[in-house]
Amino acid sequence: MANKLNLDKLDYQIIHEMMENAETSYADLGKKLFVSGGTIHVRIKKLQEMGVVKGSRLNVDLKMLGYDVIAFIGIYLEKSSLYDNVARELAKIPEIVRMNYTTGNYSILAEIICKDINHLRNVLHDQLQKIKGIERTETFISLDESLNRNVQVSANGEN
Amino acid sequence: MANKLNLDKLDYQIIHEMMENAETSYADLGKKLFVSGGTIHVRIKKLQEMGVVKGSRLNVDLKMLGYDVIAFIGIYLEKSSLYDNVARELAKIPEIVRMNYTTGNYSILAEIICKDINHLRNVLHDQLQKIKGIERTETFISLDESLNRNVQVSANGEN
DNA sequence: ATTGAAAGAGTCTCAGT
DNA sequence: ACTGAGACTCTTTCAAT
Repeated sequence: MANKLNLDKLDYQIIHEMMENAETSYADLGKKLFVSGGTIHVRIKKLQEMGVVKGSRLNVDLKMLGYDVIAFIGIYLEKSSLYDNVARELAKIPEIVRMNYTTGNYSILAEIICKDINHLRNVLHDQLQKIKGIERTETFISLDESLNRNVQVSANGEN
Repeated sequence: MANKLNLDKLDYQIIHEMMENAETSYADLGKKLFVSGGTIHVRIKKLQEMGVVKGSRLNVDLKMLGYDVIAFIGIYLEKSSLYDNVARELAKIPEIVRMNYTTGNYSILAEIICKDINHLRNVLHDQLQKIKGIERTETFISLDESLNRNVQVSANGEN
């Protein structure tokens, strides 16, 4: 996509600051970036209207909530034309949080978050295996998530 | 982890509501869940103090910002004992946003977000290849991200 | 486009239940 | 533990620059 949004350095700085911590007040962020709170407000509103900023998500400790298992599932399809259909069925499973149609080994690389290994096994066996069009799957269970962050948008826009 | 946090149904409901959209006001959320805004406030504060709620992140359209390429990298290590060291080096690359130590084929499954294919190639060639301990890598480029959401925390707590 | 101030809305605290 | 009201802070608007 052509990056012709005409964002300036301030826009990038705001995005950069709020991507990891969306709680900072406009006044404080303004102080940090040497503009008024009103300006921050105008910019964020502009970014929302443009669709660059789509909202914000609560960041929770899933382990504390009892979700102990993150796993990745490489999915082989019988025919790649079945992708849309399989994707639609996968999306119905609430434990599946992410799906990418990829080059390479697998047709689909999905991510799933479960309470425990039993829960994972149940979803794989009772739901995933029943979807038509999936040839086979490979599951990678995460033993340690050592990094999970947002991409660091560089604060040096073109303007 | 033993899920002995003594969260009740209301706590789970609040988490559930705010995980996809952290913008709802306490007053509105209270109306929806049939309690006062003050109660929502007390609960969220409690959840923050417990460490269940860790903050919130701005949700941006990376494609609009010129980040067109999401890829996953399966990494084979020469020896699994090199994990800590490799993980530390990988974390220094800002384009790497996620890293999991996994069972199965690869030792590490990483995610990388780049502006374009050239950018990806440069990071793989100039930075990843130079890390000691990596035997080889397999790259899966995402052609389509059909799903990216938070896990739906079930709002039926134990209490 | 940015500012600063005023109006409006939301958060936070607390006494009462 | 929840409520409602008051104090406070933040967002939002707007006239002036």
